[in-house]
Amino acid sequence: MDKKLLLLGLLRNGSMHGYQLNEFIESTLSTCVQIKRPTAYYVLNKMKADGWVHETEQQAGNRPPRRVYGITPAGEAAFQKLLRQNLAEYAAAQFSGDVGLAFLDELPLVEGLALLQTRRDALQAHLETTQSIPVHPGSLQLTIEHQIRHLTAELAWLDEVMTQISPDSGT
Amino acid sequence: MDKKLLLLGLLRNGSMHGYQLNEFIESTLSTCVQIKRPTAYYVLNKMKADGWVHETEQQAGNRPPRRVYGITPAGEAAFQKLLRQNLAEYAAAQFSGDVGLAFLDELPLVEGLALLQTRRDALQAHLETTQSIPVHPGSLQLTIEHQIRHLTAELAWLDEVMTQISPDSGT
DNA sequence: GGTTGATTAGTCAAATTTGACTAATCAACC
DNA sequence: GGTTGATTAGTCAAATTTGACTAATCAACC
Repeated sequence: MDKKLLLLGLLRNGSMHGYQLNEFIESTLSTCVQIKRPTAYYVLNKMKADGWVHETEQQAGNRPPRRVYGITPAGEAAFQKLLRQNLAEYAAAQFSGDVGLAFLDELPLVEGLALLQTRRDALQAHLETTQSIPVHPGSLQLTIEHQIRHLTAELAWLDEVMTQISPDSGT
Repeated sequence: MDKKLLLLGLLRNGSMHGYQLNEFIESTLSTCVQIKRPTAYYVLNKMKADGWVHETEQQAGNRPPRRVYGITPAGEAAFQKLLRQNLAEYAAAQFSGDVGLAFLDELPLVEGLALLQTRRDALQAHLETTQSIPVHPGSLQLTIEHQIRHLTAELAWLDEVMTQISPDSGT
């Protein structure tokens, strides 16, 4: 559902062709939603079938024709509904990294610590990348600040875990 | 991949039949991974085909036969590899709730705030549920503490957002 | 001893998602 | 004017995931 909301929201700013949509998502929004190219096309076709968007072919030279998508009144209504639904509910995030953590005690402590250090480095790099994203207009910026908050908290927590399980305290 | 790791990790504690696995996941681990019943059977069959688990039919009365799954040496090797991989990498969590947030400014402020208040309530309820989970043995407890940490941070952040956008300061 | 609702143990078709192509154009160098 | 690599714009088959069943047993009440 959130993929539909995202695509509709983007199309409200003006019609776009599939490639543009995907570029924008990959560059600007990969922080909050995972949506690969073929999935975007799939969802767009779905919404076309439901009358939420309309499609116009545009021939530019001899290239494969572009499909330009625009939002319909029914699509606008759907956007309004999905937006309210999304804002009102809390969807718990999944931490796939926790699966490994759950079995941390199956590994020698020193090895576990070394692996977590690698994870920590990746996390920190990701945080720094996110921090360097330029300020976006409007409430889009909220999502970036959310990410930064979250990543900072994750880093602090991971450090704590590593300290807790470290066999130090008296070297 | 994390689903395989999870199932293999559970089977290392002893063979189980499909239903048991699913019960355990739904009751204890729904906090960290989403894995529905049919998916679990799908993955188990996949791993059986790869020789990571073996399956024994067990007839109990006239019921549908139970498939009891056990881990094989190849499965144990895969577990070791997947565990190290999982621990060493950082997989960013997806916040589908951020999609709505990105379009918050398309709504009248008062309505947006009311919707976020509903979200806040759901979040708080979820936090309280998580806090009341009894202590689990070993490093499984880490994942629960992680959840609590995360949810607490989410709540604080949401409160901040709501305060920031509130049209108060001088009523 | 018949009915009802819970529990056990899955299956199936349909929906969704993805990695790995395809295919045309264009720039720019050789 | 031929080749190479980037860019544009998708498609396709295969993998994965899910909601909605099915189907047998069991407890326990009537």
